[in-house]
Amino acid sequence: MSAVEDPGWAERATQALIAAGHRRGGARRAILALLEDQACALSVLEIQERLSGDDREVSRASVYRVIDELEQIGLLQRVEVGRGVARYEPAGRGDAHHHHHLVCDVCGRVEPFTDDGIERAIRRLSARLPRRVSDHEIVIRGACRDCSES
Amino acid sequence: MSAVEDPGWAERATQALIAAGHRRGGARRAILALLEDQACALSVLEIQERLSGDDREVSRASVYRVIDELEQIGLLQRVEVGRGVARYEPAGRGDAHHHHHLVCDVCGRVEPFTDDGIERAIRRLSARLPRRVSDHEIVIRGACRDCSES
DNA sequence: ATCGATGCAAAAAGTTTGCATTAGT
DNA sequence: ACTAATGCAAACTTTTTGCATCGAT
Repeated sequence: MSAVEDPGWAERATQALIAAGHRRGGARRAILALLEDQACALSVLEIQERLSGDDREVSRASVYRVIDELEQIGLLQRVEVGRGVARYEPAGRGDAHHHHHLVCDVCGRVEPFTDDGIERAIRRLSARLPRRVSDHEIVIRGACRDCSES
Repeated sequence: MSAVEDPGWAERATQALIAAGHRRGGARRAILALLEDQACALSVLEIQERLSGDDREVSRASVYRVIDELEQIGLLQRVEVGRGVARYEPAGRGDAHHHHHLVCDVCGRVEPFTDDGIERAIRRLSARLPRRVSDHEIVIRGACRDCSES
C-alpha cells in the first residue's frame, strides 16, 4: 500500500538532509528507516526502544536531534496527542498517507483515521482565513474498542 | 457576549467540586475566576503569572492540582498545541464557547476560531465511527499576521 | 585531515508528589 | 476539631545542551 506511489520517504529525507549540508550517519539512517515503516506517530521514547531491540542502538540525544532536523525541513510532523508526550510521523508523503488521530480516553492508544468530508471542510476554511495555512491536525477522543468493553 | 447564556462556569465548577466533596479554597477560587474570563487556552505557567500580577498569588503545585480536579470532572479541556506545553480552557459551556485553535508556526501564538462546516463534518464522521466519541480538537497552523509581515 | 554526527552526562523545563502548615466547614 | 486546601521543596519525566570522540567525506 506504499511501494508504488511512494518514491521512498527515507531516501528523500536523506537527500534533503544532504542538500542541506549534512552527512549520512548511522543513527540517522536507523531512525529514518524505522519511521518510514510506521503507520502512525511514535514518541521519542518509543523510537529509542524499538531501535534498541532489533536494530542499531541510538542515544536519546540523537533521536531528538534527528527529529528536530526533519521537522525543520518539513519531512516530519509533530503530533500532540495528550499526556505531555510529543509524537512524530513522516510528512510530505502526499495524500495517500495524510491522516488524523483517534485517541483513547482511557488507555491513550493512538490510531489513524481519514475522512474526506473533514478535509474538504478544512480546505474551504483555509481559503477564507487571513493567513497562509501550512498544516492542520485533528484529534478525536473516545474510548477505544478494548476500553469500552468492561 | 457571555453573561446571558452562561450561568457562570466558575460557579458551576465550584458546585461540582463541592458535590464531589471538596471545600472552597482561595487558590481554587482565584484560578476559576481567571479561567472563566479567558477567551482561549492558557498554560500552567501563564495561569500562575497572571495570578501573581493583579490577583491572589498561587503556588504552581496548586495550579496543577486544581487543573487536574477540573479535568477529571470534565469542566476543563486540555489543549495540546505544540512545543511541549499543555494548555487548558473551560469546557462544558455549550456551543457558544466551542472553538478550535490557530497556532502560529513562528511565534507559537494561539488564537481561537470556529467553523460550522468543520463541525458538521466531524459530527457526520463521529456517527459512523465504531466508538463512542467524547470530544474532538482541531489545530490549524500557519504564520500569524504579525509573523508573516517581515 | 576536516568537520559533522554521535554518545554521554549534565542542565533545563515541565509536571508530580510528600509533608508540614493553613484555613474552610 | 476535623480534614481538605495550600505552599514549599524535592522527586520525576521529558527535552535540550556542552563537550569529547567517532566517523563520513
